[in-house]
Amino acid sequence: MSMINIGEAARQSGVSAKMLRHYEQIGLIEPATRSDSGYRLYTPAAISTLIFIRHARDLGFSTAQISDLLHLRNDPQRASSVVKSVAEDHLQELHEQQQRLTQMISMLQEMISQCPGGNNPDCAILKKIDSMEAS
Amino acid sequence: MSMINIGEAARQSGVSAKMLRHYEQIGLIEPATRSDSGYRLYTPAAISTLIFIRHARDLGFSTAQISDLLHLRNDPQRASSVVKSVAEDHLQELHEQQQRLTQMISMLQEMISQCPGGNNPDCAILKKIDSMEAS
DNA sequence: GCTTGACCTTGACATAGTGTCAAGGTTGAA
DNA sequence: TTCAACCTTGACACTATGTCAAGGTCAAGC
Repeated sequence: MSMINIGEAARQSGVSAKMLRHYEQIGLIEPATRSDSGYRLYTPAAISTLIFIRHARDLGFSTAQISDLLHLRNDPQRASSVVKSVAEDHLQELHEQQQRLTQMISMLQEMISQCPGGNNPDCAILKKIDSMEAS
Repeated sequence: MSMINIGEAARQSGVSAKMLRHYEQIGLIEPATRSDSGYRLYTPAAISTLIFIRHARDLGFSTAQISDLLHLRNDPQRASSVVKSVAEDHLQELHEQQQRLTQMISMLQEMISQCPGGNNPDCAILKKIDSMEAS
């Protein structure tokens, strides 16, 4: 059963060896079986799970949310509405982050546009930071 | 000279007492003078600096960037172009974050739209996470 | 059989920014 | 004097990840 050890698992899944150990330690994934000498061994199914984890991470899901998603993925009795609400909660968070970011960007852009640059010490950016109202 | 101690400084500046101690420890701000009993005492000028720090933080600047901005703020010989480039670098980072976020949001939105919800275990979100291409 | 290099193990420490908790000293007012 | 509210330092927590060190293992070549 083509078991592979941690370096190869890291390569195939795109999750670093360090994170494989870490995910095992925090209980996100099942402990890998070990060779006689104590090396971790990963099955093809475990690799699929790791790829799933990496993709979820790329979408910005937190470890806790990924844990929920993994349980749902393993549960043939799941209701897709539950998966959907995990995703919707996360989407909501991303929208909020986006709003904060957009706000920062527009404030910063305005400040930058008012600063002439050059050798003059007189700087609109510093003045605005001193006097700005928090959003 | 209306010196105030840490709780009041935290209230007036909007920076927590914890962070005041932390900023002092990492050298972001000058160590506060101390009362006979060892309490930190803050001058009005120090409060202005703290407010500046909080505003910069609200704009998402890192501690290192804030440190640069503080030095520039204190330097009457500064060239405003230097301030401007610190701000522009940060703006660039924010734009990159925004792109990543926008990408996540659009992927997530598409997944969510394809999941019917309800009790059916069949879920487009889980399938897409399994098979997606990283951006 | 021994050496060597690449790989694996665990554990500790680091990052950034903030919170919390504990054990103890200080201050001001009743 | 006592009590509450404040201050002190230090330690530990979080998230997600990297790095480093000291040591064991495996496979290949001599």
